Amino acid sequence: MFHLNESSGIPVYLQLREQILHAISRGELRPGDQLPTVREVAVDLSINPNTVNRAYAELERDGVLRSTRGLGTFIAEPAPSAGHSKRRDRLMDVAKRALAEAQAFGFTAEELVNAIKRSSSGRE
Amino acid sequence: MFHLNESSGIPVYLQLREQILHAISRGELRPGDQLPTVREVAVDLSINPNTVNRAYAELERDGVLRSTRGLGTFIAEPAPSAGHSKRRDRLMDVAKRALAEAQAFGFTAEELVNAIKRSSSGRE
DNA sequence: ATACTTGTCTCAAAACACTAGGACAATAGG
DNA sequence: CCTATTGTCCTAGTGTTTTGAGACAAGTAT
Repeated sequence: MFHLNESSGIPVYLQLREQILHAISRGELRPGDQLPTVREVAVDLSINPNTVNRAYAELERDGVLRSTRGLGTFIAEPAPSAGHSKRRDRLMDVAKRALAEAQAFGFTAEELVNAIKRSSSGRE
Repeated sequence: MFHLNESSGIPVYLQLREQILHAISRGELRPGDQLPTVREVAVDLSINPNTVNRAYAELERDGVLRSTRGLGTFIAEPAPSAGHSKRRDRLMDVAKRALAEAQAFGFTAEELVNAIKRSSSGRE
């Protein structure tokens, strides 16, 4: 279910978080689906349960997952855009920072947008 | 000139960097303008000159500022776009970083692009 | 040239982030 | 009620990042 990139330098709990979010965004994980147990993942990847828990806990704080003791962790129902305002704020923050940086170099917002589109479509 | 948010947890040198970039992007700082001295800022904010220097030095490495000893630190001229591929690389770098950050939160490239467009058109 | 202003460097301490080990607590299911 | 399963908390060790203290170097202006 999960795979780790040891040499990337990216913290393990972030790698797990990202893989869950990506799986959701491409439809492989849907609301109600159960995720592997904290311990299962820990044994499987030879890491500490705490590390898995950190990934799960952060996503629960963001409203993406829902954990209950004795039962497991599941994909949460997508909140009707109410609880997602925090995520939205973070996106705006990323956008504003990137825009400020690009404009400081003399680029326009449109040029930045084009660069992002180019990045995301594989080529560079 | 600068103001610090103590409780944000964001490193001081990053806060300074952000404020400079934003001031440039909204036209409050223009090429040739002088920034307050490393020591002035340090005394004013009761922080170490090294912290200010780190913000200035990183921006100089990125070509945003230009420092000369005995004189001060100034906003650099935006590099001429004529064939300068370094400048283009800078833009791609900003784009890639922003995209990676947004995707780590589960957003798509298109959502990021929309957020940037919203930011640039004043409203938010 | 000399004094002064400015950025820069070196070294170390403090603060923080990440992961691990082990124990605890709540829930489910029989 | 009892047990197994699950998430959660507390503590600490390790490495990295951030900041601090002070000295140094280069350039400006008198």
